[in-house]
Amino acid sequence: MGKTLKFNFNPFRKGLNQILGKLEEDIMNVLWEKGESSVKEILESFPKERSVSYSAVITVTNRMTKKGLLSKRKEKKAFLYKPSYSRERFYEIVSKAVVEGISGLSLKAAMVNFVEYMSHLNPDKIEYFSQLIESKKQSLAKEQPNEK
Amino acid sequence: MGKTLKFNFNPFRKGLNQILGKLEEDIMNVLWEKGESSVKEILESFPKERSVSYSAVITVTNRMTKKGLLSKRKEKKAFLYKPSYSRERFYEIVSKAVVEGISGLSLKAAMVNFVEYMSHLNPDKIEYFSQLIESKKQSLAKEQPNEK
DNA sequence: TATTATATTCTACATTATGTAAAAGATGCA
DNA sequence: TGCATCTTTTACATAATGTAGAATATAATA
Repeated sequence: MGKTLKFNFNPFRKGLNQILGKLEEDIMNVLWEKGESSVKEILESFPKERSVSYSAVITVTNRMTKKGLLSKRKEKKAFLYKPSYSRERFYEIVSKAVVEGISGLSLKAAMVNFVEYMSHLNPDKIEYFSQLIESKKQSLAKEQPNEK
Repeated sequence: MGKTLKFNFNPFRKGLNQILGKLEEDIMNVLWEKGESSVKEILESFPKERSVSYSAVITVTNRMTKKGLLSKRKEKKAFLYKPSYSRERFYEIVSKAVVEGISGLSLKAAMVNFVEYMSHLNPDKIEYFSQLIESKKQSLAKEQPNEK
């Protein structure tokens, strides 16, 4: 069923647009905020400046459905679309794949850059992370008390 | 001059192929191993099974040059190509962009996935990371003794 | 039930990135 | 000068995404 989500990650774009096209992103944001919606409703949620045709939106929602990003069901005349994953769950899926991918390329570079990135943020961020690591170390130690 | 490298990251592929196409990857690997080379030499470095035309290779090396991945200079009749960045430097650049991109999407998800990923590796990996963090915390504390 | 409004599907074209290569043109050495 | 070798030009293929007109289907309603 839910084929595993495939995507590309473009680190030079912003937010969701790192993973989705611009129109896909706009659609996703509407659906996460307003919940299950018809194409008409999606269009109505776009700002007036955002001029795009009905058929452009429907083509993209259908492609997104095919990709496993949305599901659809018929209600009366029109189809209603909704996200397959919550925003949080989607971020997790993306994050996991990207973190694993980049760590696989060079774990050391990934670690160094991650720490470096955090060091420019609020210190409680790095503190939180530090705790995360420590508690993971603890639980690992328990699981394998005599590890090699 | 060196326009900043732009690339996409595909976490579902392996190694360099996460960033480069297959032929681009093969060319890059030859150039990193053998150093500055002509198209002819690149072709000769490919395994016999790898059948690709001279003009396919030259098209791609030229595109890579345009993208800032390679530089070329004329030597006698033919052009010689060489990487703009060492393998290590290239990995660093990629790693930095990807880590910053994914952290910007959701720092928390990135943190959790990093720790989770490392916890499946050799324990000294997580230990190394732990040290990295602690020493970064130290140096941050020194820089800003009365932070906040 | 016939008309109309609205939705969907089909088709098509555009752009970007990448792989691939034939054909034509340039160049340098024997 | 002529040939071997290289480069450039051109072209086609695929995949992802944006975009939308035209044709078709369907539901509501007069």
